[in-house]
Amino acid sequence: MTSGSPIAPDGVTPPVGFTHHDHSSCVVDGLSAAEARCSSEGLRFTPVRRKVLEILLQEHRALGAYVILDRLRDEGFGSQPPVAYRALDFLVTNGLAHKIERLNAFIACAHPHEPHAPAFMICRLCDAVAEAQSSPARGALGAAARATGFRIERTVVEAEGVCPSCADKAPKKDSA
Amino acid sequence: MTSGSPIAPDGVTPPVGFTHHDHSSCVVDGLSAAEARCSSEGLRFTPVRRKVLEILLQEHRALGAYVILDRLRDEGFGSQPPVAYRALDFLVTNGLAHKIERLNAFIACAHPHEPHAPAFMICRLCDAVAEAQSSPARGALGAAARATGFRIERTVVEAEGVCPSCADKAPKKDSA
DNA sequence: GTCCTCCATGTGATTATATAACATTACAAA
DNA sequence: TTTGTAATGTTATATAATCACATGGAGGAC
Repeated sequence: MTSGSPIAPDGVTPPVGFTHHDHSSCVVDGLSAAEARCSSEGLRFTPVRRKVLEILLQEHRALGAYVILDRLRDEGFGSQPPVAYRALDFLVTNGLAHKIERLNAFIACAHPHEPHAPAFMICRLCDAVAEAQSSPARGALGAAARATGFRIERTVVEAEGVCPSCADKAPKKDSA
Repeated sequence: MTSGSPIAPDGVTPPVGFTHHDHSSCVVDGLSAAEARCSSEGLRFTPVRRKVLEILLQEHRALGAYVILDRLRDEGFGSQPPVAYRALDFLVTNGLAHKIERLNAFIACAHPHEPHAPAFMICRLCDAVAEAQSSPARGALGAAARATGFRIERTVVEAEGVCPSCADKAPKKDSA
């Protein structure tokens, strides 16, 4: 129960998603953050949009548009693809959700409070996805961009691998 | 006239793709590098696979599987999707091509000589794509991975923006 | 050389992902 | 209330990717 964020030695806060946490607060907090943001920016946080965000917040995995669509239908919303895609587009455009390009799927934003360049860690065994921050302008990519004169507007940073809990369950080498 | 690679002040070599260069050698060199690699590793560099790589090498843009498929048909190869997807899978698996997740499209590898973690810069105006190196383990993502115990196996790093030549043509602010 | 096996290719059908186009409804400003 | 705009709903279609199975060709075993 919210036993808390183990801060790593180097001071980096580990992202939620792979670690145990009070999950019900993810949904509640996520929805109220979204409500606040929309209200403060004059955006319309309509029932479909709210429901889609709620669906996404319910798990720390990326969901395909058609899975979301199924759940929308179950809730009495329209059942055609554009219904889901439009709501997702709203959420992504306004930073409340992200698309995981590698999976063609969507996930609620873990840091809806401010603009940021997200990076994702995707577990190929359990499909969990955790969001971290990236600083693409620093590092090799930024250097290459400056060298060529390329102006970066948006970045996709996704790492695929094995999350700690799956690594424990199915150790690849002689276990820890 | 291959006037050459302007080396940036900080010593970073700008990636090919946005800069003028002897393009015919891209195709020739790419094909012979692939031939060498396949031969040395006992892989079968069959006609379809060779043709697909040639198609990709012909431009510094990412091509969708169905565009490739059209060109294959024109050359007398099979015309059903699996023909293209299987050849692409071979090329990607063996590091001779990459998939650009953001575009659901494919591009020839610019550094087929050794294993590497590629990063891409995608111009949203002219669709040119340049390949650079990334070092995802360093930087914020690597730190987050270490903090959580996530084991990174593969990374997708793609930057979307405006390439230098398009920035010149359509200056966004008061020009340079 | 013959046979055999494996891998690659070819093909038809299907599934998954995403958008176009247009009608209808809800909202808010004048 | 009128009117403009944005959101939703629905039909149809475009684009991307895979499944399942038949055919063919290169090499090795004998």
